[in-house]
Amino acid sequence: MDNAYKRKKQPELVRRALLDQAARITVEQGLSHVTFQAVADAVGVTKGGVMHHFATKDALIIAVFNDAMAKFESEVNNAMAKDPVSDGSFTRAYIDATISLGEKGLEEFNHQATLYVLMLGDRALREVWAHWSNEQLQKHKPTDNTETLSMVRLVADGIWLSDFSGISIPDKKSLRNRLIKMTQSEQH
Amino acid sequence: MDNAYKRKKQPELVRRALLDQAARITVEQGLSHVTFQAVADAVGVTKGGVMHHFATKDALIIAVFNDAMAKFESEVNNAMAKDPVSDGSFTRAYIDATISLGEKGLEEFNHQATLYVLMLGDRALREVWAHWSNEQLQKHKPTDNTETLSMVRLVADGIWLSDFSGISIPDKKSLRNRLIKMTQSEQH
DNA sequence: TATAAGATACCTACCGTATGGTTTCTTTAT
DNA sequence: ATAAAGAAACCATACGGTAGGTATCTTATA
Repeated sequence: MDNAYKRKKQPELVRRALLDQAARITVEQGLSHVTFQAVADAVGVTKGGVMHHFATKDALIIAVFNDAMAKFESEVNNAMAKDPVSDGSFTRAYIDATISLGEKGLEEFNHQATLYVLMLGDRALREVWAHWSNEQLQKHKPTDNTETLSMVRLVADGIWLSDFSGISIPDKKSLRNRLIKMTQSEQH
Repeated sequence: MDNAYKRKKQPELVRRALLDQAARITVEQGLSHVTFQAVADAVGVTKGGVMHHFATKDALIIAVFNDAMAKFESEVNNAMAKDPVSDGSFTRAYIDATISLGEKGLEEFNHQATLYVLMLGDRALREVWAHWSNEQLQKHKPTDNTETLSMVRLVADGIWLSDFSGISIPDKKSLRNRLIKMTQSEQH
């Protein structure tokens, strides 16, 4: 995106690019490297340009994380829409949005996971996360409120954490299938 | 600790205090606030004094995390030593070192947990963590290598994550007991 | 056992750089 | 013509790191 000064104005595209590049820098180099200048350079715009969209650095960072949460939420919603059975559908969607299988999408998985971990490292963002997360839980209570399902999601979280940390889990695929099965053989 | 320049030299005490204060600042304000100056001020020493003990900022941060890992390791080892049954003893110790129960020690729990999360946010430190973690797993293979035990630990990780994030888990105590039981009724 | 020599602990002053943010200006779109 | 989009120049501050100093401690040897 060069020659930004004289080119056509495309505020939405620029905003999108700013979020993407800020996220990329965050993941690849850590939050401390996300500076106005770095993001501006990455997008091909000036610092002033970045600040027109995000007045402060905090606003930028928060926007990046909101973006990530929205992505996760829509991923889960899509998976749920495809599930013919409603009971446990949230938990099943959660499992597949959480556990990375195989090579494909692994990079994207690490990208998202890194964002979440960095988010958890910050007090304020952590609260945003907790609030959003509890909201999700509340929202899916009708279909996913049993103790077994909650435990299944905890295992998924554990796998997610290990996966991201680089700790190997033997037979992850069979474990994933076992979890899915646990969401189906529910007795009420 | 005033008048540090002319007082008696106490390198070990100073080093200890530097690590503690750096950890405190990390947890309370985030890694970006851990500066030589901030740590120096907190301990009552000058920047130069800090740099005598830790030549670079990276060295300081790494030392803080090594310290945290050592604490966790010794906590686990202590718990294992008190366990009369060897099979699954590592997993049981892991559960209790990981899940916070009740009010007491909650602050310390959050302190340690925050350190670990911040650590995971950094590529290099994450690798250190993964290496250490796999080492622990290897070390306790003789007593804790079954699939059930590994799954129990994953649940513990999930609980840890939820706990730390501020996501409520209903009936955590009974869940913990259930996990402990799972480590005992092992068939070989 | 006394002490000189070296090592260690810690301080003061300084430097270059990069940062978040402000202000002002120019261009484009409506 | 008016507002939004973005550029450009500027500023104060804080950072990591360096250089060179002084005070205290340890140890080898006379």
